[in-house]
Amino acid sequence: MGDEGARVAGARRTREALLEAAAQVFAERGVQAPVRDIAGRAGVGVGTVYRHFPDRAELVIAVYRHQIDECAALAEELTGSPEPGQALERWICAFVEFLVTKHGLGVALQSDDMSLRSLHSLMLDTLVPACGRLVDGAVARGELDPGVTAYALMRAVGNLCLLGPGYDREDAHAMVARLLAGCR
Amino acid sequence: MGDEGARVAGARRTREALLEAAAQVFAERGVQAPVRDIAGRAGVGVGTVYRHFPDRAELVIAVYRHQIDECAALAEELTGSPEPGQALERWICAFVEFLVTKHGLGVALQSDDMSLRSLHSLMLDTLVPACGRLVDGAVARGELDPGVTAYALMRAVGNLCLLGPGYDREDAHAMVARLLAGCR
Amino acid sequence: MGDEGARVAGARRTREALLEAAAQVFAERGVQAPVRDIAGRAGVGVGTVYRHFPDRAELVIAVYRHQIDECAALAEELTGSPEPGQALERWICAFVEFLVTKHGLGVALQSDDMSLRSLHSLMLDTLVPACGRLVDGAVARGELDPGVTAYALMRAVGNLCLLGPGYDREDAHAMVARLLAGCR
Amino acid sequence: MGDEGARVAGARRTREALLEAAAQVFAERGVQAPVRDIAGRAGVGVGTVYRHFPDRAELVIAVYRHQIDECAALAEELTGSPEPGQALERWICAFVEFLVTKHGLGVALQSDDMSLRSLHSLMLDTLVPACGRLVDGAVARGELDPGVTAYALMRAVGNLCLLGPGYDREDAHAMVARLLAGCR
DNA sequence: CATGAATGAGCATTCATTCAT
DNA sequence: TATGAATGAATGCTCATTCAT
Repeated sequence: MGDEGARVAGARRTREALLEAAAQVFAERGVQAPVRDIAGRAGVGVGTVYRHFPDRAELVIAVYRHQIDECAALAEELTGSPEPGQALERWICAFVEFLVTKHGLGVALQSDDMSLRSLHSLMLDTLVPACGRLVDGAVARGELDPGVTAYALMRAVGNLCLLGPGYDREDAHAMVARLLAGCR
Repeated sequence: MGDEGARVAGARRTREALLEAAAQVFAERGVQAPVRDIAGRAGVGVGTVYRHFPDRAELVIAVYRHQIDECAALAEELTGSPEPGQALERWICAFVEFLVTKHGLGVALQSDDMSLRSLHSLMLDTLVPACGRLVDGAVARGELDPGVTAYALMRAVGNLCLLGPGYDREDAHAMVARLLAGCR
Repeated sequence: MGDEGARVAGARRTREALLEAAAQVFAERGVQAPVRDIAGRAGVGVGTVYRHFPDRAELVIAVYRHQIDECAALAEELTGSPEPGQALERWICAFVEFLVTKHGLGVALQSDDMSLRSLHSLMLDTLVPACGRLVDGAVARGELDPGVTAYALMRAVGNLCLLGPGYDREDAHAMVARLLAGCR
Repeated sequence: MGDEGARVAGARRTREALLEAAAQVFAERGVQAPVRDIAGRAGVGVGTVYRHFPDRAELVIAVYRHQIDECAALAEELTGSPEPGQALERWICAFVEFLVTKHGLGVALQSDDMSLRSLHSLMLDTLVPACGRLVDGAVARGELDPGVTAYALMRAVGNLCLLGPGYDREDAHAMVARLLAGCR
């Protein structure tokens, strides 16, 4: 049909509205926010959420995948830099920025909730290896303690990015910087 | 009546049983565990939980107060030590041990849940000042970066103690040690 | 337009695909199966199902009408047989086979669901009279208890064909045979 | 406490109200009726239903257990009768009366719904053995076809008791009688 | 004081049905 | 005519909280 495209376009628009709404709601009330709230924020019915994202995990992943991919890409870019230590530092800094901006991801990463297991997997599959290469490079140059693994490092950084009253983005950045300093 | 004392004693016993039960349940299933589970574990009815602890926050605080006080006492003990840097280190190490043992507290501290706000206050009122003296001592001796505040440090340490699959107690200790190293 | 015929032909094809799909799905998951499953099986959109069969009852009827008509035809054929008792027996046997094969019809017949009321009517209008003639023939020859009505008999047979764990097609056949024996 | 009994008594009353309500609702709208409807009919909140009957199966069983037990007792009573054939007949007749009165049980027995599996078990465990003894007795006296098993017989009888428009209690009794006649 | 029965709001999820394209 | 996206009512279930005994 000739109007096939229109319907698909409409669906894509809805999907995007949902992602937008979910990102906001996740940031405000956490990844466990009621589906209804997300639907409401997006101005759609609950059924629509389920049509696009059969389970919560898929929605969470979809919301963060973009930025996770960007992070991975940045790591790629920095890999092989002549200054591995600095490269790692810059990457971690970008990662922190990502985490504190899209707050809610931190909680999601920390949670051992079944429904968010796949977010862990996504991280493990894309970010950890990417970060791993930077870590390896820095270790090879003696600019990082060989006892530091990419996973534990990212996990720690992720935790340090859990904001709260009296502990804001600046604090997170500062603390992560100190952690890194201590990893040399 | 002459059995006034007996009643009071009974109530105290009940209260203690509740604290014991809550500590266990919090560790196993988190601070958000169903009230009924706690009541059941303590062998009392739900109503009794509400009588002793009108809201969840009070129970959470009561459960952790003992250990928080111990932590504060330890800090007191270490204050004025001839080796302020080492003293801080030892104290933080004990704090970490406390956090990873009573897991659930980490989440509680991080959560911005209204009902747990008072736990923050408790920390602010007892632990932060205690820790603050150690920090001040270390700073005075040039063994700690003056930019480090007791609150942010504890917060960061607390976050680093949020365990999960692939990130255990050992990792937490190691990362906290690195953070401290980076704070000098 | 000249393609009027083509459109009609296409619609007919769609309709047949739907009947085919519905028959399969009804057999597998019962007459209450989700509309979407049927549409999916037929490779069409849900809207198409509604266009062809505005309500579930019409679809159910359409699905079974063919076989119901065949049953009626067989009854016609057997009517006036020189052996009325045997004729009835053979017809009932064929009816049983139909019911246990297209399982789901049994439930449909039994259900007093509003939306399936018309299936009852269909039976009443076609099968009952057809069966009635066989019954009458047998009664006339003294080969059947005059107290047996075609409707009650068919209803009973229909019920005996509701299969389940531990009660299969063989059992249904056997029990129906015994019921018939008891009707002489 | 002295008022322990009062609370328990109240709970028992509620439980009975629930069983009463459930029996009515099951009869009117089937065993799959919404929990809310049952709660409403009993004049209690949904939570109360779940407190007393954690899952639907338990409610269904509780509703019918009394009568199932009575049926089993009757079978016991009739076992060893000097007229095994007649004994079986009388028992089946009582069983039919039970089924057509508590209509809804028929559907429940027929359904292969997971949540009702335990009702099957209950029948299998209590009624089938009880009926089996009567069947054995009748078979031993040559008053019943040895090919008839208690389970298949009960299943068939159960099916014959599924009433509907134009097929009432009388019809069920008559058809069961004929089935039994055919089993000799 | 203790009890636990009762309540009902809250959330997830499914699916029949409508309608713009 | 066909499509499938969107809708929302219906339903199951959990759990915090109250209160009569």
